[in-house]
Amino acid sequence: MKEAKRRRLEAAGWRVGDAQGFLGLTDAETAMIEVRYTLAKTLKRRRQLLKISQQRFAERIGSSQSRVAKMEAGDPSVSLDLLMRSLICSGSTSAEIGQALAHPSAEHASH
Amino acid sequence: MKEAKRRRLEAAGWRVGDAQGFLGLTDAETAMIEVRYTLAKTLKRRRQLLKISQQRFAERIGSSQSRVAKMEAGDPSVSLDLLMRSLICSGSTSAEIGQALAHPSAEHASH
DNA sequence: TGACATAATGTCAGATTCGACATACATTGT
DNA sequence: ACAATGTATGTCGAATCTGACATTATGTCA
Repeated sequence: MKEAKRRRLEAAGWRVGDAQGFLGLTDAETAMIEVRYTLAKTLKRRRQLLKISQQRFAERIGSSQSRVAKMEAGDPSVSLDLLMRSLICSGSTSAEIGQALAHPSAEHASH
Repeated sequence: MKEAKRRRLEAAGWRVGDAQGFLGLTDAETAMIEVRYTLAKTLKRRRQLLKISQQRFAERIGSSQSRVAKMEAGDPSVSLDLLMRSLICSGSTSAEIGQALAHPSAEHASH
């Protein structure tokens, strides 16, 4: 995943917290990255809750293990469409997804 | 806009029971369409709030008038990425977007 | 250590979406 | 009626994203 990252932007820079650090990310770009990151974490939590491997999860949603790994990593090559579709296929409701977006830090202690 | 629907569905094959009306849409597909529709309406409301034409809005977000029309119509050729990016560029916060998703029927009487 | 399951990362051909453009439809004012 | 403005719809080359596959970490248990 070397070029893919540079393609759009070093994006997922992981300077979470000090967001928008050194290379001119616009507010919109920063916000988009946060959205992607929030959905990625929600998806990973969801799969772990189901206690299944990325492989089995991929079969469930009609994708591949590598794509699932990329989704959970918030890789920039993954679209919001795929993220959202995966969440929904995994049983998340739009209400839950909306809550995750509205309150990114909330921990969702559900089970 | 033709029939961009019947792409290929079966993937996960999540047909729940026998609900889901006349065209074999899975629950997941129905949910995705609802999400798209919710964001589309939110975006349109947003633009109308700003009292600008689709043309000017397009310039603002770096797109074209026809794309904006398609976005607001919930056209299947428009990705969630573009919808989300447009919403954010238009000043919507992720909290607002999350609320819209969580409560699709709410009317957002903001002004 | 090795064997095995799981997760991460690269690559690529094919599929999807992009902005742009052309054009048609709708509304409003003259 | 015409002109002007805003909106909808179709098309297309270019750009982006996808699933599949290969390969490389990263455990984890004996």
